[in-house]
Amino acid sequence: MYTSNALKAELHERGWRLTPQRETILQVFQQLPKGNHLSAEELHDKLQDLGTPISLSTIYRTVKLMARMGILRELEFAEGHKHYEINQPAPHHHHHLICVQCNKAIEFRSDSVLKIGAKTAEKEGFHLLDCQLLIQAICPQCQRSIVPNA
Amino acid sequence: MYTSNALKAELHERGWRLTPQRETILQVFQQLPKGNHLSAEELHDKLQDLGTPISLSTIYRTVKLMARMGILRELEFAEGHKHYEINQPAPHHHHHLICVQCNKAIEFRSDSVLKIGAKTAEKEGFHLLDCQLLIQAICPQCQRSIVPNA
DNA sequence: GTACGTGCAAATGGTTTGCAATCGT
DNA sequence: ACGATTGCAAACCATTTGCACGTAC
Repeated sequence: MYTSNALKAELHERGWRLTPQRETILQVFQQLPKGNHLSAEELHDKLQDLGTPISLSTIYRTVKLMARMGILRELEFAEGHKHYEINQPAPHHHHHLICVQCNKAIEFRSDSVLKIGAKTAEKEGFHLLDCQLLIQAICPQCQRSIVPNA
Repeated sequence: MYTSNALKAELHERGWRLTPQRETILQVFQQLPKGNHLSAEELHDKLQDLGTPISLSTIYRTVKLMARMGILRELEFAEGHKHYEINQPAPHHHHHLICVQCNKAIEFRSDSVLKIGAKTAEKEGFHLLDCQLLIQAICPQCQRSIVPNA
């Protein structure tokens, strides 16, 4: 479990600061049920509800920062906005099968894919942050009903 | 090679039409050097240069349509805009290793990943369109110089 | 002839940014 | 005290959409 102190240390290492906002956002993601992910907008709403409102700008700045630090995963389906979730250590990374018509998403795991990702990054001297397989497909329900300009 | 006639047939199958614009856009993608991909904006410029201008709206509508038909692959790196390329038959699909700092991209292939993608889609009854492994990482050059709000 | 498709210009909507005030160190 | 960070509102920019005209069939 990634603690506030770890976050603080990592921020300091780079000359940055630990703020209540950053701490709160980290907590929200940690308490999120496994497999869940939030968009910036959803995180904003959730923080309202929790009684610790944080401005949208700060949310965008923070999730971007944490994604770059490798603390969050940035997920990009075909919906036009990004989702974020805690970046589990590699063995827990999961992948997505999504329907390009209705956006239905199915999560799955694959050790082989993770292994390939790790190996590829290593070979090129890159520091691995995240590794996601995105399968775009058409789900059974949508296979009979393609609409032109939806 | 996917011909104009094949496109025409597939469009008609769904009650749509083959227009000069759709035909031209297909040709441009087919003549694109292997591994290249274009954003909507880039395609727009290229069509200007070729002397067959097509409006941006039509371009957006067309690439979206073709991506849904499985003719184009929609690539989404972390740059904020999508890129498109011809959707090769499965064995030629490739994947991307990108640096989240400088956006440098490295392409690679992996039959195992494609196999896993195909199997997963099949198991769920989905009709596979595309399968991309996205590895987000930090390249050697950027590993020493992380900037906060770039 | 009848939808469908195109081009234009305007709207949309997620995300970013400038700036003054505030806060962490 | 200094520079990083926040919040607000305005700006951005890729993409979408309404509508009138044109065109594939």
